[in-house]
Parts: sequence; structure tokens; C-alpha cells
Amino acid sequence: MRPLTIATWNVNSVRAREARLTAWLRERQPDVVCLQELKCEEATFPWDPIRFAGYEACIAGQKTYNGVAILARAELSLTDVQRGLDDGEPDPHARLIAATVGGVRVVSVYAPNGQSVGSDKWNYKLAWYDRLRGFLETRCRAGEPLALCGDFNVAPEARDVHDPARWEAETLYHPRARQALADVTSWGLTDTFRQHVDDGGFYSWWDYRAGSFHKNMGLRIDHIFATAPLAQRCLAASIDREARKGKDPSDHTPVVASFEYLDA
DNA sequence: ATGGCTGCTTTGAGCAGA
Repeated sequence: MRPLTIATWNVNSVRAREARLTAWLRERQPDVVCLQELKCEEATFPWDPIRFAGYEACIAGQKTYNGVAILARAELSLTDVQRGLDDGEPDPHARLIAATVGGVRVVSVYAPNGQSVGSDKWNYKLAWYDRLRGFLETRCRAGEPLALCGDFNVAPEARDVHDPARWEAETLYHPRARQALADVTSWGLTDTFRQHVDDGGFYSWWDYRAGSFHKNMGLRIDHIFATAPLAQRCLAASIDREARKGKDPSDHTPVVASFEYLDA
């Protein structure tokens, strides 16, 4: 049976990226795609173009900011959809959606950026990471196949940052942000990209300004983490740098992992 | 390079991202 391919992509507005997204779906035909930064509500989500490209979708949206989705090839069923951290905290940010597809529990997250170290948004980022750990503990099982995918807004290690010394003071690579991510993955998650690639210099986000992409001045902040029963079946992982090229790209590029197929 | 883009907004200059 062909492998199950899971991708994650912060599209920086699903409406602005509609043509790029549907072209990419047709070309790559991943089985599952986690999207972040939809920047729209359900009513304005491009349901028809995505269906026409062969995908069903479930979304947690909001106007202007945030918004996450899970797409699945129409042949696969998308069941047991959950939205939000569901921990009783009042939080209007649409940053998490989960669904079961192809025998895998898939979670699409958009972690807070944190803006600047010490700000209210920084505190929200760290608290959100604690809550994500709580979500995994109470709503998920580490012994079952699960993929936690998304824009984590944290580069885990020095080899994931083009200039670690400069970025250490920033929200994306600050030691406390790295610890917050490590406290989530210690629940029982493996970084699928690092199962297959040891070298540095592979990034998933580049600033739009100053020719950062051309100079490869980026950070690896988008990830596909897998529980042990899924990580054991990870066949390959990659970053689709091609999708960052050309006219009007997202500032992020897709990250992809493929797995030996698991029956539902 | 504390921003050199970009997308969004009851269409405008300001916010937010990373």
C-alpha cells in the first residue's frame, strides 16, 4: 500500500494563497494537510476550490487572525473533529483542531508568536504551551499513532537557526520558548524531520524582508511530531523549499513526512 | 539593521506576524 503522507503549511491567509495551495495539492497530492493562519472564518473559507482539488476539510476559523484546518484526500474519512484546547480557559484564538484520518490522530496547531520577550503575548505563548501539554495528557494517547503538526513558532536547536546568537533573545529561539516546546515533546513525541536529517541549514520560515529566503536566513519553526507507534513507521521527511519560490509565496513553506500506511 | 514585507481591516493607517 502506498505511504500515508502528512504535510503542514502555514499559508499566511488561505484566501490570498488559494491558487498556490490548490496547485500544490494537485502537484504533490499529500494525503493529509494541516494548515495554519487561515485568517478567515468558515463562511469565507475556499471550500469549493479545495473540494475541486480533491480534498475534504475541517476548520477552526476566526476573522483576520489565526485559524487552523486539516485537509484530507476525499478518499479518506475525516472523523472525530475537536476544536480548541478544551480546557475551560476562555480563549478566542483559533489555534488547534484535531481529527482522525487514515488511522492517525492528527492535530494541527498554530502556536502563539509571542511578539517580544516579556510582553503579554510572550506570557500567553508560554502559558499556551503549558495548556498544549495538558491537552496531550488529557485528550490524547502517547501509545497510539498521533501526529502533532503545525507552526510552533519555536526553533528547537541551534542547527535550526541561521544565526543562533542573534535569535536567542527573540521569541522564536529564546531558551524559555525552547524549554516550553521540549516540555510538550517530552510527553512522547519525536521530531520526524530529525529522524531523517542531521544537518543544519534546513528552515521552514524566512522573513519576507531583506532577501532572507535568497540568503537562506531562516528558522525551522514548523514541525511534524509523531508518537512512538507512528514515528516507528516514518519513512521520509522533507521541507518543500520550492513552495517558497516565485510570486506571492507564504513566508512559510510546507513540511512533509510520509509513513508506512496504518489501517484505520 | 528594533525593520528592509505582507495580509488584513466596516478603505486607512495601524496592527500583527516572525
